[in-house]
Amino acid sequence: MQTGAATGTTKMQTFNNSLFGSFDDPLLHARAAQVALADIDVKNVHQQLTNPLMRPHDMFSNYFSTGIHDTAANIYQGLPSSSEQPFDASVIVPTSSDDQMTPLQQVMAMQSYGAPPPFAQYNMAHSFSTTSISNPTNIARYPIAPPTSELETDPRELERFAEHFKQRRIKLGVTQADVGKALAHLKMPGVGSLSQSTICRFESLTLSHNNMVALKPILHSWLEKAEEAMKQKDNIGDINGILPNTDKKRKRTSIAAPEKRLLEDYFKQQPRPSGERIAAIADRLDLKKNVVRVWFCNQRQKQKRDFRSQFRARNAAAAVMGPRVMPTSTNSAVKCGPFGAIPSFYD
DNA sequence: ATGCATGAGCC
DNA sequence: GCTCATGCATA
Repeated sequence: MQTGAATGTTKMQTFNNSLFGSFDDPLLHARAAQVALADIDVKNVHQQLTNPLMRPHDMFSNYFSTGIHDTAANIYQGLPSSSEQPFDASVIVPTSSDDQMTPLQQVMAMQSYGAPPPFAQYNMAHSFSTTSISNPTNIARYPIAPPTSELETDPRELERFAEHFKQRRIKLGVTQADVGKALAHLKMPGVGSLSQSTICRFESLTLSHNNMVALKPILHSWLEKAEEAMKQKDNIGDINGILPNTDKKRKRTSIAAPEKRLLEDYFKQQPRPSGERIAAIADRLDLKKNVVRVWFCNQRQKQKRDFRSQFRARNAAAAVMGPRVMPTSTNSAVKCGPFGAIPSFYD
């Protein structure tokens, strides 16, 4: 499936370098973010993140609850615009590994800058207008996710943006991997690099809702810069050295089809097996217990995405067929919220 | 694009 | 040991 665009150097690399390397020193940002994290009330932040309303059990069903979007992740909203910074489209290679914190954790280290501007038509010139940071009293208010505008968390909006983002990225000739690395060069506090996987999942809407909401402003910001850089693309920067890859690679377990089928059967019977049951299954399938445990974890994560996927498909179909009638009794997904059917859901 | 893995925070 | 965000490795 490797589309060739996913990793490594491509013919676009040289051009890409001019696009990506120009934002700032990622190491400095990582540092700053860490310091910021140390300074904040982590407990409170986490309470936001783990608000019972949006906790585990199911982001899907919880999605419809009110207020669940006021999570720490949402403080991405209204980030200061990076576009006002002089844009040096000269060089630098996307460096990686400057993250001690995950992006989401980094988000938690960020401050709120007040309500975000609307996201009209993806006019890149407006996304994070400086007006969003013009209120100094809002800075450093923490923890607080400003009441998020519905626009920012609207699944349909996220869906639209993801599609828009993907199309523009491709138009720009930029790979998912490069976008991920470039993020570290953005002038966004607490924002580090992301992997190709994550960019891919964002575009394909296979992240959780909260994750989508958190990442959207960041990717939007990058896109804004990339578009800008594209306009003044004359200086194709230098080629950066390829660093020797001396790290030992992680080995990935591969579960054979027969075993996988059995695991799926077990999963249908009991998606949350006890430790004992896991051990028994592991024993029977001749797999390590931990492998089985992780498989179930991942399967549950996957299932949530699949639920949303089905939900969306159903509503998409319903949309084509015109005004929907009352959901049938079998159409359970449609019934899971105060809003009834929402004709859209990412993933 | 996706399967398996890791680590943080929580219970 | 769970969820969730995220990454590495690979089909």
